[in-house]
Amino acid sequence: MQCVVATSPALDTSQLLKGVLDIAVLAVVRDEDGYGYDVVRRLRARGLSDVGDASVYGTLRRLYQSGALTSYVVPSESGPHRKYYAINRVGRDLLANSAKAWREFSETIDNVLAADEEAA
Amino acid sequence: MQCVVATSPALDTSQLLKGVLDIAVLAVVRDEDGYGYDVVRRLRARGLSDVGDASVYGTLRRLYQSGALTSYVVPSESGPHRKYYAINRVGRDLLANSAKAWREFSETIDNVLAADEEAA
DNA sequence: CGTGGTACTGTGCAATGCGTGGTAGCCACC
DNA sequence: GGTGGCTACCACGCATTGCACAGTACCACG
Repeated sequence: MQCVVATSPALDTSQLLKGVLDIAVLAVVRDEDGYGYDVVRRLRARGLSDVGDASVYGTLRRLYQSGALTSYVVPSESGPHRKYYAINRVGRDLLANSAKAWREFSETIDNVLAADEEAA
Repeated sequence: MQCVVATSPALDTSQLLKGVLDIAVLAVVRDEDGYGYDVVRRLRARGLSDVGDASVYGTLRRLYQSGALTSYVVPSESGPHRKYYAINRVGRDLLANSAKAWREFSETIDNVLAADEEAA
């Protein structure tokens, strides 16, 4: 019988994040220095509600290793230490370029979808 | 001294495509039945200028296997045979849902970036 | 017969988000 | 004191997916 409910297979929002998480993290950190746990919260608050914490930590490390972020540790009196990340020139440039690329890309996709709807 | 030229490291447009290529292919095929080689051309014509052909063929096969596309082969008098793909109900639904998800997602990202610029 | 364009396929790689589980400090509550 | 919960970070392994590359095949033109 198997009347599988899934007419609309939950589409992988996670795949859409690929390559964009970097930009989002950079943007959030540019606002204000932030530590991992908090960056996750900020991203979620801004709409990326189901971003995984491991993804963010990984991204922060990657950005740090690529020289886009600097880092310093602040011991907290009420809890574990916090590893803050701050954006620097490289990160700012990267963000600017990435944001531009993102806009061009998303416009392109919008066009592809729009062209479709016209013809539909 | 190392004044490395790469202030703007070519950012991975390919990563941005992740998960979106499906939508784009669906949209293009929805316009009109198409075979791989031609879908590639159409996508490139619409702005996805550097999409790899292997990616498109792979996507078509994936969509076909997931039941979103049907397929029929048309022998060509002038050249190799052509494997046409056509969208069906499942594909249409998938496209509709995916397009919606895309719009929401891209808005979210735009917001994240915009919030950044405000605060900058 | 070689070159070039068309058309499709298979293999292996690399990037990246995510789930899971682990470590650790602090606090409140029973 | 033990338990649970919140904060905070990290490492491991997996799955997805776009891509480069190589290979096959067909045709036309010179």
